[in-house]
Amino acid sequence: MKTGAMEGGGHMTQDEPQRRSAGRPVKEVLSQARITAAALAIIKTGGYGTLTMSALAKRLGVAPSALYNHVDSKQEVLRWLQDHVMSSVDTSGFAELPWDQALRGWARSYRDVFARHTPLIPVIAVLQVSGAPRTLAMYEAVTEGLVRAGWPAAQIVPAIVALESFIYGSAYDAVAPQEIFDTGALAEDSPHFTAAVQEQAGRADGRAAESAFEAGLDALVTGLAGRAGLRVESGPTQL
Amino acid sequence: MKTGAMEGGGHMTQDEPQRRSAGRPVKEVLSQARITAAALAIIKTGGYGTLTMSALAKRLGVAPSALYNHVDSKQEVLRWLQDHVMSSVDTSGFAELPWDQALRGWARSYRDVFARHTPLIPVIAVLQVSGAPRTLAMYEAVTEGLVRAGWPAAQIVPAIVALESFIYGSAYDAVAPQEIFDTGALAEDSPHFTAAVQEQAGRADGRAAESAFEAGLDALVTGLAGRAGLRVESGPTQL
DNA sequence: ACCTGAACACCGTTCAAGT
DNA sequence: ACCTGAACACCGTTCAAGT
Repeated sequence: MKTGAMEGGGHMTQDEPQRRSAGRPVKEVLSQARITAAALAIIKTGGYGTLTMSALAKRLGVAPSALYNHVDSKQEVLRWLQDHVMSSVDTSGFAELPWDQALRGWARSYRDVFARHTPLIPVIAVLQVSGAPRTLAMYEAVTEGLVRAGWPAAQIVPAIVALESFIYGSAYDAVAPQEIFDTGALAEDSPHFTAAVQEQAGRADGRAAESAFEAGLDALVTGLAGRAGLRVESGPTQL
Repeated sequence: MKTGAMEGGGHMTQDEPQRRSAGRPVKEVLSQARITAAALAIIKTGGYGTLTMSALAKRLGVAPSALYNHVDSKQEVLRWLQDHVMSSVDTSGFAELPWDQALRGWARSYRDVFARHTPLIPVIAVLQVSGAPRTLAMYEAVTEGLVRAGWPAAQIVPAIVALESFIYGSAYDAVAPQEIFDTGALAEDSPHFTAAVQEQAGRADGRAAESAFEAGLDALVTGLAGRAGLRVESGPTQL
């Protein structure tokens, strides 16, 4: 059900990526939404390593140079992508659950989403919220939830920033190879650490990253709430 | 045809970037240490954006292709750099201070170092400690400090990983532009968040990142220690 | 063993010409 | 306004030839 480009009365048997002559197309062929969707599709298929302006243009059926009528730079594509991806972070808990459980759920979702998009993390670090409406909507949802729970206004931004820092670092950790802590030939030089790693490897049923994340999340939620004068109502949610 | 122009009192401190003929040099001209030092010098002068294999070769007085007799890839240069930089993280506190103060000092130093080297953060996420002796030495120092303080072995690695995640995220945050939270034209759509940002801007004397870092660090140290069955002996160190 | 110089297969981006 | 196609100034990396 895609509409072919209706030009010149030629035979239009093929679908979308048709040969197109130079000049303004009858119907707009590029837009922020379509470029973002194409970028996302490329990432899904081949990962971030395959996301080039060329690949993007090819998937959209245009010449690479055509992209620059709509985008300032590849960096801007990444910013669009970042804001798009952010909209899949789940803040629905704030409508239904006690605030501390909602906060934990948001943090887990946030980490899961960006574990699949780690190359966007450096982009966020510089991203102006004024140009990222869905990112801003996420902050608004979290803030509203905390305000409603009685958090003092002055404590909210530091708490979000601290949690976010932890979340981004944990997103990297979630996709790290499991054997990074194998000390190998250097085991003798690091007896304490080697023993600690062994201890951990024996315990966790698989993902050591998971227990570190849950431990850190629990500490942060409890500690930041305490500083805000609140007490958490429930313990850490078990998976 | 230039002849030795760097003879007297030039600002080129190291040995001769002289014209050299093909073939094996009398004395080795490249090594991990020299390549790392050159890379560091380039970063110090022009930032990570100027660190290219070409620039590296130029500073070492060789052709770019010569580097590949010593290095597998640029990625390997970054790994060397990472391990080198890690050695400037300060773990000396574990020898002198109560463990919780030592842990806080280590975390602050760690964050400060990588705030100046954020492009290395994705490198660490994949770095095998077996090939990074100084990184391993750092882990060993921290682990030994915690063991001596009475931490149960099984709790140490998750605690370090959680702290590290927070530290990396905070390193990005430390170098973010201050105005990223300005909601601008979208202020009306995000009343709670806009108010919270304003509240924060009025309070912190400059760096909002700093108060978030200290709040998160305090929560993590206290919470992780509690889970390990320990109690922190002193409150957060004030700067 | 380890250098040089030429070459390769890419990048992101610019711009004149075309409609 | 917005496309194409050619071109530009880079990248990281490979490899034959040279000593």
